[in-house]
Amino acid sequence: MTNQYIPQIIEKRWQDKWADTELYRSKVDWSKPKHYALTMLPYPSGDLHIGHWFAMIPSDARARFMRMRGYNVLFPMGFDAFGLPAENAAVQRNIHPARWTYANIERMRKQLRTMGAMFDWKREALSCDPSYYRWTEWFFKQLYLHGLAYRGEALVNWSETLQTVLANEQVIDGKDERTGQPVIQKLMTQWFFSITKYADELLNFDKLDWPEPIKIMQTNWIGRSEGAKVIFKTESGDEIEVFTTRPDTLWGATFMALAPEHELVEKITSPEQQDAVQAYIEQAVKTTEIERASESREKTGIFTGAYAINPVNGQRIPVWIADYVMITYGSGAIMAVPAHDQRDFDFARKYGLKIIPVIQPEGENFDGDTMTEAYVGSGQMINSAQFNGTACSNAKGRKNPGINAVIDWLEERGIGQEDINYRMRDWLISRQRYWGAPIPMLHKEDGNLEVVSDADLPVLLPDDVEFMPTGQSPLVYHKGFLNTIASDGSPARRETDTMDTFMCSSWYWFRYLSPQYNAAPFDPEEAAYWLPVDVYTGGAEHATMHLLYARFFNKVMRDMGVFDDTAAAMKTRGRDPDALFDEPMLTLRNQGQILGEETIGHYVLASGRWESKKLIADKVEVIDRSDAPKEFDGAQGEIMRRTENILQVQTASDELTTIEVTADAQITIPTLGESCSVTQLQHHLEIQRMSKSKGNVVNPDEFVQLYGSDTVRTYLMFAFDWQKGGPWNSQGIKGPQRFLEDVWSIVVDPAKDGLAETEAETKAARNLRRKTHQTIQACTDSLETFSFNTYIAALMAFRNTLHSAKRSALYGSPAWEEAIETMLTLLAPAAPHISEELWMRSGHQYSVHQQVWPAFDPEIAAEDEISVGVLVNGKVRDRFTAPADISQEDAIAQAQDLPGVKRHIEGKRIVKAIYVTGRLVNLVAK
RNA sequence: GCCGAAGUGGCGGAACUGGCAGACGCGCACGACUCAAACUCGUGUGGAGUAAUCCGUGUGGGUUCGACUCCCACCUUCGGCACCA
Repeated sequence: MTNQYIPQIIEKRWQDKWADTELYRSKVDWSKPKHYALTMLPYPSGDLHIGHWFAMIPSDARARFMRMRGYNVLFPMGFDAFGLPAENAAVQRNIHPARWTYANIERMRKQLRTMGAMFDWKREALSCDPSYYRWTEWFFKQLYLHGLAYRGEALVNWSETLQTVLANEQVIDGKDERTGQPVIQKLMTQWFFSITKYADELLNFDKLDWPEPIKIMQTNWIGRSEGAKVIFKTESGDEIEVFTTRPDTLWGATFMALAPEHELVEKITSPEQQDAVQAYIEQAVKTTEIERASESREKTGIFTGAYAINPVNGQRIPVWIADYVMITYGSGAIMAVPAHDQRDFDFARKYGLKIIPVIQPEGENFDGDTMTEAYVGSGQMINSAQFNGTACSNAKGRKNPGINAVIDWLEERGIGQEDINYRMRDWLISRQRYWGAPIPMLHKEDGNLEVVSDADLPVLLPDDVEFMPTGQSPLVYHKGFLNTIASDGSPARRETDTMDTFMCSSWYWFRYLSPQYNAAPFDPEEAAYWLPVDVYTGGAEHATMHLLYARFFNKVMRDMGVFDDTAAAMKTRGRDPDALFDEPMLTLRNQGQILGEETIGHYVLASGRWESKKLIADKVEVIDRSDAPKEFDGAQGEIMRRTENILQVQTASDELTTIEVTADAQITIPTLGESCSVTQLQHHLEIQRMSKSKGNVVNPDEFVQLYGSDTVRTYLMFAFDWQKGGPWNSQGIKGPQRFLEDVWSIVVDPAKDGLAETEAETKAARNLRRKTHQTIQACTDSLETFSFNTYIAALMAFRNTLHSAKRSALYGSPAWEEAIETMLTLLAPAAPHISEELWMRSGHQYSVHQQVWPAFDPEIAAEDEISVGVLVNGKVRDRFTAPADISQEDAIAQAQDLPGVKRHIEGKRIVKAIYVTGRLVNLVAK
């Protein structure tokens, strides 16, 4: 057994031992409290990158910490394996999506194992496996049978050229990124889930320990607004329903505006306006929703030629089409009140439409012709017939007296009624793609729909498919898949849409409970013990969609009775199931993103001939920046960008100079020698998200090979604020590397000149014990609050203490032994391999991971001497040490006696003296 | 554009509930070891100044005995915006 720390040897050995002894198998054990720790499952994109480690390692460390604190911990892993990239690979490289996906999963599994995480691989779940998507389909069916799945219309990115739907990420500047062909917004019939039915319940976060920003974002995403719906009739009798949050301003409605996609547009447009409207719609469909919703963008519209009657006063008002009205919100039509809505105001001014103020504060005298902006404040109703004089506050809905009165009146007259609208839309789950879970529906010849029977689930994706370069889903062409028969024997066509992958990831933590279970999505016996998820970790980029869908799904499952067996099983075990199925994950914490490393470009001296402002260089030399000559005949500076043989170099004057390197130029890079190629020149890389195309992806495997998994783990926890993330820096890893090597040598190497100390309570031993307990406290607090960097920092500081203690008489004393044992148990969650190895080497029983997290004693941790800073008028002037229990009077008296303080209070009067216990004295002198 | 967040030494970051800004580390400098380099060890390290001292947590204001922390306005960067996952 070597005394050298060689992570490459010990890590593999312990990983095997843990697997052999099933150290991380999580089994139901009702005698212990459970802890379900979940981290977002990865998409199998090909290689694990450092971002996956950053997400998973701290979660693993915390799961280990919980385990040491006596919990029976479940920490599973799987793959969210359906999705677009597999299909892109199929089109571009002619690989079947399944083959591509499973190969990636295999590779990533191996990489994941090198983490040394406590994943229980027996619980792995793959969303693209038929045994999994059988239940995804089953869930669809349940939602359908419970009236929560329906067909409706939604806008899609449509490529006329390819006759196919494009994902948002495939559309750049309104064009297909591959072909450059224009993309339009087209309405298409698709499947939806009625998430809006759960909107109000989703607004309730009472049971959740989730980050405040996430709750706010979800609340805003749902966007509940209270108001009224009112029916306007066109002169030809067509009804246009509008939703308004301001029924109190109905008398100020001077025009109506329909979304370009509104179904009435075609019908009500007058013959004279037909061509103009047609042309307008054609250009409007090219605009994305974000652009249309932008308030800074100039609003556009066109008159339909039709008029509607304002039901409250019989006024004849024009009906327009405007692109700031969204078909996806409300009814896709608005009543426009330019005097009191800025968007309507801008529109009215642009097109010369009437503006009638109907709310006016005390002391104002609004005139629609001269108003410069919409008035959105409180006031009294004017120009509103019998409502004139009614007060309108800033309150929303019924709480506003004006709105309240008007709604009552509308309801009495049957013109409108109170209504609530949500910004959130129903969940569109249809995807016109192959690589997703099939929607188990049949279209019968008579036009009716039929849901596939349970016995026929899952509807399998056919393997023998070919990807046409058109981009169309191959399911559409696959006769064997497409043609089937309905239950009555009549011919039927299968639904060719597949499901949104968010559907797969809306229930995966249930599948982890029993991935082989066949009778239901999950085994109620497992669920009764493990549910709900206690801690969920993942990126904040999932704030609204995934996390909202997950909550919705959980509530739907509850209401459909999917948890009934689980609740029954809980009861037989004496666990009260009440309210346990309202939310899927009780605690949520988000980590940030690891960005690419900033790299500095080569500093070059280039010489050749100038062509106006461009240098044609036949000689390029890379030099050290500090060796840069003051004057140089040519160009010098850092390479900021390089495209082929064109360099953009930042010169001393901070300008970019273009250098064209000739084909036969002599290029010298000191580390690589002479005659280098232009492609070996390194250019400056800014801090950006990692992506293959930018060439800034950090591969963790390299670092694991070089430093070992424990070092990479420790570094990732130490070097970043976990919630924030930040740019990767490969330099900083030296700190954690030295730290682990120090811990190793502290434990393994004999002390050079330490004396064995047996005497129990010398002052030095007391100090070491104090530090030991302070470290326990710091580590415990940090891990509880997900502050992984301060957890490691506390261990490093403890290392420093042990380092000097080792050279003192403390070495070998009981206090020393306690300290070492504590160090190894505290380190175990962060660096599981080295702590296991050292645990064994210091004569303990396998395994360190089955030890109890050390308890800290506040009395041992307490300082008996404190250092008090003394401030005069808020500025530090001196300090003194005192017993920790010094009284306020004594502290203030001592403070005034200090030489550094006297200097500053001389000739002044102390008007106030503040003592902050154990910290500082502030003297206010005048 | 809208919603959410962040901004602290050369760099990553720390700072309990408003209480001594810069813990812990990287880097750097000097010294020891070495023929030498690397490693390792020791010391120092926010900036300016010989010093007293002054300045300093994105910018500008405010509240307070005291502000990285609270309030107002602004700037920059990042995440999300419904078919990337």
